[in-house]
Amino acid sequence: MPKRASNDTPPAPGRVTVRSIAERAGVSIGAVSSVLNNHHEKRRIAADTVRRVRAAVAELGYLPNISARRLRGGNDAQNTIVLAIITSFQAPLPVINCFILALREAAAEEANNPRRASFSLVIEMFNAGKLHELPGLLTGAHFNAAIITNTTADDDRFLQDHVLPYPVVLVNRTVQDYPSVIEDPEAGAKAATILMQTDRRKLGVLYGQPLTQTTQRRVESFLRAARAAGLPPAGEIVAGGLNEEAAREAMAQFLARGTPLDGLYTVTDGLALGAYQAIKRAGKTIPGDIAVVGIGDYEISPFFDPPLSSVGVSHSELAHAAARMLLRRIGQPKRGSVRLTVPVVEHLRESTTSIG
Amino acid sequence: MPKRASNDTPPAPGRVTVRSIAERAGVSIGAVSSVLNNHHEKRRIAADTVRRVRAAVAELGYLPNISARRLRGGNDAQNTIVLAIITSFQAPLPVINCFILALREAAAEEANNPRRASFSLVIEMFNAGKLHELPGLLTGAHFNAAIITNTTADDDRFLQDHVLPYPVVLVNRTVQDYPSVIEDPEAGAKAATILMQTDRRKLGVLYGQPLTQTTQRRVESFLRAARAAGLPPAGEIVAGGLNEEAAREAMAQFLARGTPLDGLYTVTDGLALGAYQAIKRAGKTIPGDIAVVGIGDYEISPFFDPPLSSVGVSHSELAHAAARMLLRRIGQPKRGSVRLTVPVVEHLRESTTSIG
DNA sequence: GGCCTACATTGAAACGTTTTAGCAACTACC
DNA sequence: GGTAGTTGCTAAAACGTTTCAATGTAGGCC
Repeated sequence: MPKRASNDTPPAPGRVTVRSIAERAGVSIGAVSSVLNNHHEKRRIAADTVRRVRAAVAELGYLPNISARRLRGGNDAQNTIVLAIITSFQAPLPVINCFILALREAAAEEANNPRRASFSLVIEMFNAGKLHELPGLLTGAHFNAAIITNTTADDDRFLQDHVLPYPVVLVNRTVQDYPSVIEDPEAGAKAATILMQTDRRKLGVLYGQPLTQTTQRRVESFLRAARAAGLPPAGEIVAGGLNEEAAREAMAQFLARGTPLDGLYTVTDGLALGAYQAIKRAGKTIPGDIAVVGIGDYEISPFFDPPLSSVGVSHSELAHAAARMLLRRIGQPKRGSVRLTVPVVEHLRESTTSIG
Repeated sequence: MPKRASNDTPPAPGRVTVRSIAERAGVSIGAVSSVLNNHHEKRRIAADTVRRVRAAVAELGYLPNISARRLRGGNDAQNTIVLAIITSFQAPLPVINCFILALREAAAEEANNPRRASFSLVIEMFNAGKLHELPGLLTGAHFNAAIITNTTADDDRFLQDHVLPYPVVLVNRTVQDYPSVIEDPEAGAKAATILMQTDRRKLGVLYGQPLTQTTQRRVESFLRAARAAGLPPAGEIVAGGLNEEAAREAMAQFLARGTPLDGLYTVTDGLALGAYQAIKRAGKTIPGDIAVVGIGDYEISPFFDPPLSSVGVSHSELAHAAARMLLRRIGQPKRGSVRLTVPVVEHLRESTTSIG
């Protein structure tokens, strides 16, 4: 038997704890804790002991267990509600900082309440379609409440088949029995209206693969509205991705084909930006030849050239609505599944000026 | 004595716990736990008891203590390292999702290591200048390691005066004894060089208030380089804020004054976008009349019209460097304070094409 | 030698959970 | 009427900390 595995290292399984340090340094765990928290002077720990403990800490590579600390800690630390934002690695990230801000702000307001509680915000990410692999999702061991967004159809199915033991709000997804906040599904129809009001009749819609629930709704309601108005079927321009470059390519190819087009709707502002470049390089003008309507998900769309008209909902408004809804549901008896629709606002800018 | 404060509610202080539910429902805490975790069938809890427990939970508004759950939980939950991203409420948010992604990705790689540990990512926010009020900052009760960014001078002073009991990496800030990742301070000088190479001699720099350590360095090294090249003093154009609109206004006023200008450097891409609009509305062309160089912090700057040249560092590269540095320092004996400079890359695009 | 004080340390309790072993009461069977 | 099995629950241990009261040791003073 190797002498290393002698009596003082019984299981030596996983993590280095206060106990391992205490054994290594030959002191009690109380003393170790005092040193770790720099209370050694107040608690009158001998200088030499402090040195030995510090040495053991360094050798063993100690990392405190945060859960244990918080559990033990004062009322402040203990009375903590953990909120989670759950999103996929593959999602367009810019969205989630809206949620961070919204939740943090909502939590800050809430913190003034009589029953004082502090909030902790964690970000969990999963691989698209693998939501079910997220640790703590089913047990509720990791958070008290969550905002879930950017799920795929597989993930939605998983959610439908399971009931999560804590309040959840979905964003831009609807799944039976889950409360959710979604943008007005008629955004696409409003875009069609705007284009038709400036006498555009040869419409097109530009979207990227893969379609999410939201972008699909945007496309469908646009096509439906155009059809209902008796226009010829709108062209569908499909980009290979969701980024500007893919949009530029798809748009360039479409224009090269010579299909007539005088009104374009793009289901994200990023796509609009790519389309702008393709349109200008093809020698056409906006809005002279082609009017363009985006979605308003880039805050800077008023600074496009020309400024981009948009129908849509701001990320931050969605996020604030979701945050408020989530906080309201915490600790409440389970109210039914709410579905909140955030209305679409129109911003008419130069990209849809009338031809005349 | 009011009968309400009888023997079965000793302190009734703060949070509702398993114990309060047990008392209310007249069962043991073990039974309550079984019901809470839906193990009541396996554990053979009577249907009526389940009902009573559920009722008590609903009435009292129970919220589980996550720390306690994780502490108790299996090795998976227990062997968790908590990483924090600490930023101010007032900061430009888009930056931090780079950090989120970087840390999550770095953590995912790390998770394949022999000594398996899982990572949890929390976002902490403070009011600019009030970093010291952040709970857990000094005690280390909330996280095992942190990336700190967007601090003010006050915050930096606070950091300097205290030693945090866990690994920390600062981003685009330097404070004595703290490891940090910063962008190459010569970014401004490179911008000046680019402008001079296209024969621009009447230079200007556009920046917004308030200046951070980083933006200040960008301005200073630009001014220094222009002076060193023997050019007339570069104009300083100061916007009232960091957003596009403020930049547009400041730029419009500057142009209206008629001060000659043929090369502009903006310390963020957002400012460049605002400047673009002002320049075009003043009837001048880019790059014909004025060449523009930005910083490359908007991913979409290649889609500006004309595409924006930039010197600078991508947020995501900074973030990845910081994340790697932080993870390397976890559990290591304290190595000295490292300072990593992320080099600047030049992207020459149409906004700085030569006049000829 | 007895008593007081100062110093250095230990042991135990507590934080809120979950899980496991086990107890008590009842039913069923021979 | 004993034994075995089932049902429904409780008590206790454990997770890793921190804190607090208590304990022991040494030195100084009478």
